[in-house]
Amino acid sequence: MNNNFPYSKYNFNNQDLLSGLTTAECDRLTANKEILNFKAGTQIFKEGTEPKGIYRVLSGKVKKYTATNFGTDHIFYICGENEYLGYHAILSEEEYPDSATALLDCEVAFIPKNDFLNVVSKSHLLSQRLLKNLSHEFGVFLNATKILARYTVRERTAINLLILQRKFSVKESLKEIEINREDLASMVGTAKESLVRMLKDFKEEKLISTKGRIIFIEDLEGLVKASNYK
Amino acid sequence: MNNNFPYSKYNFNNQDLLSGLTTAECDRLTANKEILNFKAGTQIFKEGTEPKGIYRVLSGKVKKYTATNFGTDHIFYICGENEYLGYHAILSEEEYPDSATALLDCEVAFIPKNDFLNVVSKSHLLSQRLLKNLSHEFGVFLNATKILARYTVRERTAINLLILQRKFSVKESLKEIEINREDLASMVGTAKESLVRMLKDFKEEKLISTKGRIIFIEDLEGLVKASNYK
DNA sequence: TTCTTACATTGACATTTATCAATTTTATTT
DNA sequence: AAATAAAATTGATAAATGTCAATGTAAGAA
Repeated sequence: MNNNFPYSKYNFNNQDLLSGLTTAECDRLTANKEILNFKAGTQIFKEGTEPKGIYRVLSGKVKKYTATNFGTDHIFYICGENEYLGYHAILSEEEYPDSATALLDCEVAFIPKNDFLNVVSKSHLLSQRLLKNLSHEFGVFLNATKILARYTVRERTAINLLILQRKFSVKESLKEIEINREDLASMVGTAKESLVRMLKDFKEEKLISTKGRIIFIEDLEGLVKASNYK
Repeated sequence: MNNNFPYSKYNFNNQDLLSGLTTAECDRLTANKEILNFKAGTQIFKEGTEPKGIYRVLSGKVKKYTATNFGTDHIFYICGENEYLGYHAILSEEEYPDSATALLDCEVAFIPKNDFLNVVSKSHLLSQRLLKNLSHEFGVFLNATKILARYTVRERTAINLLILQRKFSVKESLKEIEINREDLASMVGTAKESLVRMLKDFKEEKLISTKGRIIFIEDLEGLVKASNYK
């Protein structure tokens, strides 16, 4: 399970943003907290709308994506358990720059905007932690843009399989990924058919196998090699 | 000069990060400030090294980029006057995730790490402003990844010319860009020869003209159309 | 289960983009 | 200005990727 692929370069939240706050701060944060459930495929928030609060994923997976004006999406991140959604738009005082949709059934905690902003403005710990996290995200995005700008579809496919393997391995079987081909293609930044052909190549090279839409990672090191990461 | 291209989606610093501080805060920030000069082509800091402080561009242009392990760079941003460099790595407590090199001769103000961190930790205004700015940058990067993932070389070339036109228009002639083809290709995320061919197409379509390496924007609206932005 | 629908896969082909090797142009040095 | 070096451009071609249409397969509904 260990290998030399730098997962931290692909993860937004390495630490729990809201942990370690004082009881009073926690109380203020959670005073109006709501637990929400989203079925797979349901949109949580939509690009271009006004943010109402932040969300913490309690269980399930959420895809974050932006839409082009010509009908294709780009999925730039999959959020797993204990990751947060929607804080950027609130802090930047702008509309949501992206959309979020449940990839699997989700349980999510919702904290209204004002409760969040209130604690941010009063908690030194929280604002420092947000600064640290947002600055870390800068590096994650840099890495993402470099990969999109300079790596081939084959390399990007391998990279995304490695990321997903790690994302899905937390609570489930270590080596299986369930994602539809359209979404995976949208992460890689390619056409669905090109993605399917790349998976076929990887199958022939014994790097993966599939059963239905489920992808099994068979050779982690082989995928790392295919990703051209050093 | 006005058109409907959304430049703010491409700009990291929309406001001056350090303006409006109290005199005491300013004094503490600038206590050990140094003014540095970098000749075009000189590296200011290097990916993977430890950050020593932050930089403010007083004049000139700086390119920010990351390197792949196979020898190509990706230039993800050009910094102009009054923009800041290097604060991400300091706030994230990580190594520089990117490199910075003077694109034109530059004058730069350097503020040592500890002076910056000191004021950040004590100034509510500054930390709030940083939070706002870093969150805005999230949207800028989202836009960048979407464009790299989903737009063609032609579209990306048009987009980058529009960005550069705006970047270079602040103090200089409104419509000319001076950048070498390798760097422009690196921004677009394509090969130098492909970039040159795209410029040739744009010349034939009267969207631009060139004289030596200088590119003149002849038809801003035509470029917006070519960028496929809506 | 059977039907129905959505999704995954394949094939054929077009288009886009990259690569390598000249050649021409521009910038720099003497 | 002439010589030299660096950068830009072009041509020929290969390789990668996208598109459209068809077919196969799996999952959910009746």
